[in-house]
Order: sequence, then structure tokens, then C-alpha cells
Amino acid sequence: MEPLDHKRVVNEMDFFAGDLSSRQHVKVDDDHHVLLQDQADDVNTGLNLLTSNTATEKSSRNLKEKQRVNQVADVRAELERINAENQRLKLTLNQVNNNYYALQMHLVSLMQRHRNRVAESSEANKTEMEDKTHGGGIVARQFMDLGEAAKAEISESSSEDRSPELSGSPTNTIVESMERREKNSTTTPEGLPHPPGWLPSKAPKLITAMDNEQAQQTMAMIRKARVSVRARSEASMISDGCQWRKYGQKIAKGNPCPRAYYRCTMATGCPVRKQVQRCAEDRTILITTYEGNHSHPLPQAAMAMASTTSAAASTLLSGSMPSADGIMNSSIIPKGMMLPGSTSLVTLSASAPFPTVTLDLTHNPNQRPLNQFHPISPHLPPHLLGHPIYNQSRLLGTFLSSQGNNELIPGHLGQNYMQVHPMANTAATATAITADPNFTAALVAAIASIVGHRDNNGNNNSTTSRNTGDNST
DNA sequence: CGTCTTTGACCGGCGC
DNA sequence: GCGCCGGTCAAAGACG
Repeated sequence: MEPLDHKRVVNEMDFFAGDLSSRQHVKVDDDHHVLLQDQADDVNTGLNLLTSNTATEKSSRNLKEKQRVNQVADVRAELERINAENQRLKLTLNQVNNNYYALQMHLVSLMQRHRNRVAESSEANKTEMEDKTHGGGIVARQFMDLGEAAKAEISESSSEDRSPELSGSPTNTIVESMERREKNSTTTPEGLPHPPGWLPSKAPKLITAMDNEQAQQTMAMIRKARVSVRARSEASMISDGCQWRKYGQKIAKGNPCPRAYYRCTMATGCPVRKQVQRCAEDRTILITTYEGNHSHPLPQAAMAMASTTSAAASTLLSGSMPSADGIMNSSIIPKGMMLPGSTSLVTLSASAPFPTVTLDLTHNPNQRPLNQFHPISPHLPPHLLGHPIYNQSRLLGTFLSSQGNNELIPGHLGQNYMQVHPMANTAATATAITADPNFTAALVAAIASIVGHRDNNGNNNSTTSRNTGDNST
């Protein structure tokens, strides 16, 4: 707490000069009583402190006493305010999560219905064409099969029969995004107009060798699209709701910390892999890189992460791909979680070996490492750092550093828990949270990625590892 | 005994 | 062609 400016302690002091709406004021009334007063409802908190201006020493003593009282009141008020804010954020987050999930289900069901209709109509068209062209139809069919194979390669689990839960995985979203883009084309390779909802590989299509090659290249890129999550954690792996089995470990060049390779074991044959590695520069930062799409329903806890990462991956590959390393201010964070005026806390990289999205959930590296195993100890973090692995991401924003605030609301990606800490450290913390939409957006996104853990009552340790130590990283 | 981790071997891509 | 490097495989061992 900063020492008070005595000159300001005349009649009214505002310890939160700036922006908070529900802050408390300390008032000295006409009888020299120090009153704690809430700006919103003008409630006298009852801390009447008799003051005197007759003797200088008394005045000085009283002043110190006032300062102490002010400090206590300040902390108490902040505690209450943060608690209220915490509750409000939790409620909002729950609502947003529910809405997002419902929308996702709705969208997938609509798409499935639409595709069924398209498949039926194009099946009829195909039969008609084959009847007309005889031999030519055979050639066409061969190309069609190529197209089908290529498509089947990317969406290793068909989007037709996957459950709505699956649509949250990164590559699924990308594939759908591709399909949407191709749908926007106006003609088929044969020069025929596309029927509504025309899909390149679901509906019959003549694919030239060139098209096929390009398609395969694009699809290979999609398959390799990655989402990287940087989080501060002392555990060997962050919990994301899925079950993983370690299948390898390597020392990668440029980082003395070993990189661990995991594959999803929630279903046999699930192609999803992830790499876990500590940041070379700051070993309290854990970098988790996801690749592939799940071939099985995801639990709610995993859905949250999948939603966040899929939105990120989708943004990377849909629309304009950055020609070089760059930052896109697009809504990586699912729309419902994005606050107005906020920018994404994500860095995109297209020049990496694979297109990579980095969600940075770390913050000031000078902050002490957190006790990973404390159930409520999180540090959430808007501070964006570059991607250490590919050395190509850029700083998106360091809004708090510009405000001179190094202390943030405690929050981090815990092994089993995620909870906004009920108490912030300083008034500046509270100010930063409310004032900066970027922080709130980051908070929401990060919480969303692990919110399911609390729902699971802590019984959702994603790893099946028996390791208790951090021996892999 | 089944499951999982560890770790050296192996493979493929890429640059020189 | 060769070496480097990232990624994966699979045998062996650990663990409950």
C-alpha cells in the first residue's frame, strides 16, 4: 500500500482514483469522524474514529491511525469486491459455456442434415452422369475416389457420424472451415454450378491431378495444424480432460528440457497427439502442443479445452493465412467468450514446420512459481510471450506491464483444479481486472479451458501417469 | 498380470 | 548421399 498523500487527506480520499464504480471512500465528516463510505449506496460502515486537530502530535497520531484504518478498510472492501467479481465471472462463464455448447450441437446437427440432403441429391446426379458418359464415367469415378480418399485422410473420423462433442477438436473445425470455403466457389470443376451446400468430397466431383495434389497438400497442412498452449505449471502436464499415454521423449534442439510425446487413450485409435515441454527461458512455463482431432466423444472438461483450441486452429486456417509470422486480431477465443473491444491473446504462426496457434496463458515471468498442487492457487495471466519452440510468435499485448502492474489475480492451470482465487493482492489488481477487457477475455478463455475440472469434482486427472514427480520435463 | 513409462532404435523429411 | 533432427516404435522394466 502506497503511503497516503497527506495533502489529500483533508476531507475526502479516493484510494482508487481512476475507475472503479463500487469502490469505497473514506470521508471525514464535520465532526472529524472518519467514515468508510460506499460510493454506490452511501452506507456508513460504522467505523467512527474520533479525530482531533487541537494538537499537532495528536493530529499526526490520528493521521497514522486513519491510515491504518484506511488500509484495513481498503483490503476489506477489495476482498468483498473481488469475491463478488469472482462470483459474477463464474456465473458468466457458466452461461457462456452452456450457450456455446448448445450452439455447437445445433450447428453440427444442422450441418449433418444439410449434408445428408446434398449427398442424396448428388447421388442422383452421379447416376445420371454415368449413364450418359459410359467410359468417361469410369475415369470420373476414379478421380472421385481419389478425392474421397484424400478427404478421408484428413477427417480421419468422418464428420458425418461423429457426435457433436467431437466437433470441438481442432482439426474438425478446420475441415469444416475448408468445406465452407469450398462451398463458396461458384462452379464445379465441370463448370456446372454448385448445388447449394456443395461439398468437394462428399458430393461427386471430378478432380484434376493438379487439384488433387493441391488438395492433398492443403489437407496435409490441416492435419498438421497445431495448437500450442503456454501455461505456468510445475506439474509435468496440465490437465485437459483427456487421458494420455506417453509414448516417447526427446531432447529437442535448442531446449535442454526434454519434450514428452503423448497420445490420447480415451479411445483406441484416437489420432490426437500432444507434446509437452518446458520453456527453455522460463521453466515454470509448460508448453503443450495439440495435434489432430479426437475420434471419440469428449468429456465436458475436455470439451472446454477443445473449444478454445479449435477456435484458435480454425482461425489459423480459415480465411486469410498470414504470409509470414504475424498476429491476427481475429476472434480466436470463441465469440461468446470474447468481450467487446478485446483482442485475442493468441499468436499465429504460419512459417513454423506446421501452422501453429499459440494460446499464451502465462504472465509476468518474474512472478513466483506457483504451487501446482495447491487446489486453489491459480495464476492467470494475460502476458503474452513469444513461442519458444519455433521462435516466431510475437508479443500480442502486455497491457498490464504498461500499467505498471505486476501483480495479477492468482490463477493458473492446475493439475486438477481451476478456480479464480477469492482474493486479489492489491487494489491495482482489481483495477486492472475490471478496467482491462483483454485481461477479462484471457481470464474467460483460460478458465473455459479447464472449467470442467471443477465440475468433475477433481476426479479428472487427465493423465494416467503414475509419476508423481516432474521427471519428464 | 495388465498397464504404463522409459529409452534406445528406427524412420522419414530436410538441408547441405 | 549424408548427416541432422523430429517423431514414432517397441522391448524391457516398473508399478499397483
